[in-house]
Amino acid sequence: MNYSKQREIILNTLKENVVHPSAEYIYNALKKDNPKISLATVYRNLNKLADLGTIKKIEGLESSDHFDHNTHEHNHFICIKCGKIYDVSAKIASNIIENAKKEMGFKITHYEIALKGFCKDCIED
Amino acid sequence: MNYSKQREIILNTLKENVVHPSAEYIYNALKKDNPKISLATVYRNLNKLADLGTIKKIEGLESSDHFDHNTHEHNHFICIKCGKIYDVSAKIASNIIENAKKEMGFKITHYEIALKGFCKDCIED
DNA sequence: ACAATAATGATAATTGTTATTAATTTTTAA
DNA sequence: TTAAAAATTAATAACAATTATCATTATTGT
Repeated sequence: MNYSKQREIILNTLKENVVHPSAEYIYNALKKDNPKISLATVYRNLNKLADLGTIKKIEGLESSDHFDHNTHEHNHFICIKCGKIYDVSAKIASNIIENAKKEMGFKITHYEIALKGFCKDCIED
Repeated sequence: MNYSKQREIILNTLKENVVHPSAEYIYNALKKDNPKISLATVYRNLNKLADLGTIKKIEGLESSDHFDHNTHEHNHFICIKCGKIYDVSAKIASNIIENAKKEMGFKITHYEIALKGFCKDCIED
């Protein structure tokens, strides 16, 4: 990967930010001093830096929402190969909310846990 | 909320499905017997049923991805009022992967935990 | 049965993101 | 250093998932 001034600026902007900005946010923050920068460049470099492990991408489950008729508390496992979503019992994370409440002063109403990896069907391949 | 045949069909299709389908998937499954149904109706009703708590919407963090220069293992708290994302130490879920491995035969490579609720700034309001 | 209300179907609009491409930068290496 | 080769950019088109619009149709209470 070659050097680029834009990538450096993008990374600095990300580091100077206390929040966890979106690509759009970074783009807007950058535009003031670098009016010529392109939104696509911001996306491209953030994704590249995330692939390298220099930064971390906080993403959702998948590109689209999914629906579940099981409304009991439980979690999900998503196969990164075939995309199938499996149920995982809530037990695996039974005390998450208590732990989190202890650590921070926030009022936690719910949470989402998504485990990712290879499901039984896809491990063998 | 008034009764609607479409909503009933949509809910049944969801229940008969072992997977956690997307709106698109349900739409396609329905179209065979109900060629006149609209994709918007599927979205509308799934969201409505999720609001009522009849079904559950499995969603990502937010509509857009966010980036984090902190690459250490940690989790996130998202304020459902102001939208800010906070870091939460990885300790709160220290044995999730071990528990999940015990329960299922899957190969877990990573996971995402998103706690949601009201942050300190928004609790008071 | 009928007026009032709610839901639908069709499609346009929106949003977040990625792909394309011609132009510009950066690197290589003579 | 400088010119060819390779990588990156800016601008924008394309795309996919979702929501909004609105005229038509279905449901409800009287």
